[in-house]
Parts: sequence; structure tokens; C-alpha cells
Amino acid sequence: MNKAMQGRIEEDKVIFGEIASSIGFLLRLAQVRVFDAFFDKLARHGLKPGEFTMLWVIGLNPGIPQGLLARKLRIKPAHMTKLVQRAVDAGRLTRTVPDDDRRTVLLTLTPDGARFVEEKKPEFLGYLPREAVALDAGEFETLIRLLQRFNGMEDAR
Amino acid sequence: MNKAMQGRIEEDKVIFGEIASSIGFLLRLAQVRVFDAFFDKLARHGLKPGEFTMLWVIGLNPGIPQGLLARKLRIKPAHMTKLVQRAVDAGRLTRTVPDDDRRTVLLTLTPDGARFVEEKKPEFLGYLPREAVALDAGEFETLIRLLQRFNGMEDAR
DNA sequence: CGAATTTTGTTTACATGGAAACTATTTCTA
DNA sequence: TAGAAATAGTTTCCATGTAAACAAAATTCG
Repeated sequence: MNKAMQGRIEEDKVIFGEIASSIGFLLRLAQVRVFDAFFDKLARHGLKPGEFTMLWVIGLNPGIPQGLLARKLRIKPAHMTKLVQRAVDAGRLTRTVPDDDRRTVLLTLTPDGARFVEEKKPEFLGYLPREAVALDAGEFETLIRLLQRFNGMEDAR
Repeated sequence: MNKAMQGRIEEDKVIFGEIASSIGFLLRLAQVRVFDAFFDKLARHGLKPGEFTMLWVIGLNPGIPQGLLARKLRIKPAHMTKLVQRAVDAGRLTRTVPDDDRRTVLLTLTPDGARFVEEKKPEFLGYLPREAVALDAGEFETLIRLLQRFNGMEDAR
């Protein structure tokens, strides 16, 4: 009964119980795993996932309003302001306030920004499949598709 | 050619391109989605996912060393120290330094802590399925299993 | 029209979480 | 066994990201 009595304290078989099937918990663990793999390989190249994703999407949607971009990437406006500011300072992004609505800010890549995206693209998009060690190609494909559906991304836009 | 010339600026069909199949991006979106749903329903009850998960696992593994718990939950030691401190202050957790290794800290729920976990369990474990709006029961089940595999959680421990 | 409301983005103050450096204890090794 | 190395946790400082309050411009509506 006594704590000190029970010899061994704990080894590496920790029980998770029902939480092992909690979507939130599983997503968090998966994300940390991907994150770690990402930083092991790419962070030293000055590549931050959020920053790169933002530039990538702007590259595909030149002139996108800052707020729309924030909603699509699920980034809060306050944070978006800072991300944009940094990218502008780094010379990768241009802010434009259009005449027909002087509240909004339209975002476009600078030539440097476009070059940056083009250059880092293979590393960024290629760092993931090796992560799927425990999953075969088909399972990984299924996981991707299910996550897309989960996120309401019906087609692969 | 001119930006101002092209009439419409952008509407709600934003192009993601290849990043729409990036595991990291998809996981982030999914987690934000789950997080939002969680807070809409439960945050007001003073329930924080990380804190609850920690208490939950300690409840299932009484006397678990703090470091082992941190590794299992993928929480950094520095942060774990703070989480534990808060839970101790809230009267939900007990820290014990055993005589046979006075470096380690063993964690156990207080009666209050156990009551808290028991009480919040249904809300915490039940907030998720409704989120799977876009997925049917079988797909959701598959997603859970694939995420477990992805995380190296072979059996449902 | 002109006041009230909504939309868009910024600023400030704070919370969350991690890296690096540090302390204490235990284990290894010469 | 004494010194070196490893392990466990804490502390300090910093990066990331959010909420709340705000400012400016556009829209609504009486």
C-alpha cells in the first residue's frame, strides 16, 4: 500500500488510457514530431514554417488582402501584422494600400521574396515523407486526405 | 498588367497549391480547428488541455517521475516545471522526492486532483466527435488509428 | 446627408512554451 | 575513492502568438 513499498516506481510503459484516442492529443503529438524533424533538417537554413507558408500563398495569390490571408492560414490578425512587418523588413514582401479601399493591405512578393520561395520550395515540401516511417505510402496518402477532409478542404486546391 | 487594372482583387477562392498536401500545414490547421472547438465549449470551465492531460496521465500512473512524464507528453522540462508548480499551487498535485534518488520528483494526484480529473473527464473526452463533421464515423476512426501509428503508438496503450 | 455600425489593420500588454545556463545528485571511471 | 561525466530539475531570458483596446476607413440606415 505504501508508496515506498512498491519497489519499482515506473518504467517506460506509461499508461495513457482513453486519452490515447483523443484527436486533440494525437494531433499535438504528431505536430511536435513533424516540427522536430523539420528543425533537425531545415531550421538552420533560416526557414520558419509559418513564414515560408505565408510567402508561398502570397506567391500563388499575388495581391491577396492581409486579412483574407490571415483567415485562410488561421493566423490571428495581430500576429499577421508582425509576420508581414518582418517580411517587409527582410525585403521579401510589398504592402500596397489600394485606392478603392484604403483600409486594406494587399500583399505581393518582391523579386527577392519570389526567389526565396522558389529556392526553399524543395526543402520545405520535401522534408515530410521520411517522417512517415511507421506508415506505408498508401497509409500516408490516406492520412493526408483525411486531414484535408477534416479541415474542410474538399478538393486539393 | 497593372495591379489596379485587374478589376477584382481576390475573393474566397485562395490557391494553396502543393502546400495543401503538406503534413505539417494540415496538422496545424487541424489542431487550430480542434482547439477552437474546445475553447468554445470548455475553456470557460477552467479546463486547459495541457493541464488536464498532465493530471490525467498522473492519475493513471501515480508516482511517475516528472521527467518521464515530460518525455511522454513531449513537453520540455522547463515548461513541465511550471505546469507542475501551478498544479501544486492549485492543490491538485503532490511532489515527492524519494530517498533512493533525491534528484527526481515523483508526481501524484491529491484527492482534489483526482476529483477534478474525474469530474472533467466526460467533457474533455467528449468534445471531439462533433468536430468530425466532414468525416463519417469510419473515417474518423481511421484518422485516429493512422495518427496513433504516425506517433509510434502501436497498440492503444 | 450624417450619425451609428462594421470592417481592416495596428498597438499594447500578457500568456504560453522553449533554449541555455545553472544547481544538486548520482553514476562512472581511472 | 576522488574526480569526471551523466541525469534531473529549476531559473532566467527570449520567441511566438493572442486578446483587448484602439484608429482609420467604409458602409448602413434613420
